Amino acid sequence: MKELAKELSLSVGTVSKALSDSHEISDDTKKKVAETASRLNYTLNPYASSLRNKKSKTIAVVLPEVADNFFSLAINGIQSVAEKKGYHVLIYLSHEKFSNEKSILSECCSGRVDGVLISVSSETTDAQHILKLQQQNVPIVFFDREFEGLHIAKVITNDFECGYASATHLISNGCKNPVFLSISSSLGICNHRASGFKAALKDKKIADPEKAIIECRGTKEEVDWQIKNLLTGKTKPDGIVASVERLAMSVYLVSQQINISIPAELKVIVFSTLETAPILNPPLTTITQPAFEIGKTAAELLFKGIEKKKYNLFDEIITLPSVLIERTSSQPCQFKKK
Amino acid sequence: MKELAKELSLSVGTVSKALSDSHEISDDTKKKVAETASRLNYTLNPYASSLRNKKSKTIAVVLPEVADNFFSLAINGIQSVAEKKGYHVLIYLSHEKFSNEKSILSECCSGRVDGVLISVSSETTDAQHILKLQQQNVPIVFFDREFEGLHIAKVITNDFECGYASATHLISNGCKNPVFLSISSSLGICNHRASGFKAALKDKKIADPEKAIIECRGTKEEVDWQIKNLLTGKTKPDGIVASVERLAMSVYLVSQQINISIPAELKVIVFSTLETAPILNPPLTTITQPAFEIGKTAAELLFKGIEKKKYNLFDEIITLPSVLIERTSSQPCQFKKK
DNA sequence: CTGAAAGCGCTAACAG
DNA sequence: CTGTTAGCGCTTTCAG
Repeated sequence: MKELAKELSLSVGTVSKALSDSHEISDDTKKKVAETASRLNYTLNPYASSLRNKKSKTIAVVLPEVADNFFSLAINGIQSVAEKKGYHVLIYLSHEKFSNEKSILSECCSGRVDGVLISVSSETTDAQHILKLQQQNVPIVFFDREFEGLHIAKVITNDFECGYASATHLISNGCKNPVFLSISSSLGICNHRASGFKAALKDKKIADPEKAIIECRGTKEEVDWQIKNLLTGKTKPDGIVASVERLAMSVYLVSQQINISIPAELKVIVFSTLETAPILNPPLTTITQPAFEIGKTAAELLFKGIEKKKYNLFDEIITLPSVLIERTSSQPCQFKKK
Repeated sequence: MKELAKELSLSVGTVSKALSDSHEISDDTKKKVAETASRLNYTLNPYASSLRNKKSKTIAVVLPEVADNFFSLAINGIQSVAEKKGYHVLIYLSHEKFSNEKSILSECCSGRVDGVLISVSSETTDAQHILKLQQQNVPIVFFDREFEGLHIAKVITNDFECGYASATHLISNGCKNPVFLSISSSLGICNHRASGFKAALKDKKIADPEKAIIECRGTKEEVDWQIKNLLTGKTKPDGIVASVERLAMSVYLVSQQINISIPAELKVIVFSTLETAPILNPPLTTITQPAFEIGKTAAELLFKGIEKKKYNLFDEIITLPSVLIERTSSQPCQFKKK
């Protein structure tokens, strides 16, 4: 910038103003500055600007995992609005570990980012790290996986309702003993889905609602093993609602291995945006979340919080509904109908 | 930091050194500084540091898309090494648009990042924007989708070989008229796969190698439409190699719609890390890239470039092999054997 | 409309 | 071992 100023025999102050299109600079010099800037292909040092302005034009997205259709679509949604606003997006992965999430958020306290979008890990049972961030006046918005009981904005989907719908769907298609596979009893979102599921079981007076919730934790292998045990056990279910994508994949894989036929012996529904659902064997019934929209809306909300300093905007809850898309995996079977 | 210094009645200089664990500070004061720092929960302003040190501890990852298994796994690989090094990861999406890629890379020139990992868009036919970045001494590593003919490090897979293998696999399983679906004739990686495919056709003296390469561009709907045309045309193929994940999904979807049975009438192979491949209908034969490893290796290479200023390290090419995993979609069929 | 100067928070060279 | 000081590149008063 000094060079630019020298080149044009102007002061750095003037150049700075010209580049930021200040009204107190003549159009003439603005043009000249712009020209020589691009000629010397000069670009503003973002960190110097950040230092002065105390804003980084950067947001953080904290998620448990990217290799999951829901989250990657959500990132697309987030990115689309960040791009429009000229913001940069830092991605952090907690890999479902609380300790990772903690250290990630502590990084976000340092002024590195102007706001945080977060989907909490399944291990998170304590919100100190989140509250600390909020105390530093960093705008935060939860998307999808919230932490309950905080005064923090969130963009979620109608989990309870969908849980309810998933159970009634299975029951009305003939299941007598449906179960719900959860990934964590501390995850609000999972609990809401499970509660809806249990409520439906209670209403229909089917099975024991409490026994119908099964928590699947651990590595992929451990989960596969748990599911195999479940499906070969004596009280084996005839219907499964998987709370997340990867559980359904395990169910399919295991069923294939041990020759359980879907939907004849076992009906399956999953909460997921899995693109390949219609071409699976058999096509998989999904409760499809508006993943892109959730990301987009959460980002828009965050920017509201970043732009206006009215933090009270921030008890906001936006619920975007999911839809149950019925496919073969949950269909009633001919020979079972009678 | 000034406050910290006042609190401890030390100078800012000393505090700074203490925090960065300089050898010229007594362990005693270091401990005190650390303590009060965490008590006041002070964190270093990263942008002030960046400004002084001329390094941002941040890398950029530029990719065409996140909602693709290959790329999300690659991000995992990248993130894993960035985290270990204490680096932050900015994600930029080109959405396969050259114009986006250009503006993204121009952002990277400003010193915002210490290095760039990039997988080019399918539209990219010109490398000015990449060269400009290189001229600014920003370390760059290509991963997966490279731009050919530049002196830039890359981590790729054995595309030619796999293209060759895919064709011979189809042919030896009975295909007389296999085709290769490309997404771009300007994409090195696609061309290598296609070249391998053509070479095999030539060696086996099957069909016209040149006519066997079909470019599928445009939106999802346009691609579906193209594929439908292909599969209902008079010279319809009996084998397809899809160069990327989403093309295979189109093929499956369309085949399902128009009742083409896989593998009896049409055998399919895809270059992809698709997790659901084994549970598709039918299970899909894949050429599975080591996506995580590619991301990880590319990041490691980038950090070599960032840490040593020996830029000549940078003509390096690392090839990590993919494997063909045979599943039902490409199997020879009983009644066709005779 | 343009220039001079102070300072954002931190680091590093140099003195003590 | 600790303090002082200059300056990273930019923005923003305040004067001219």
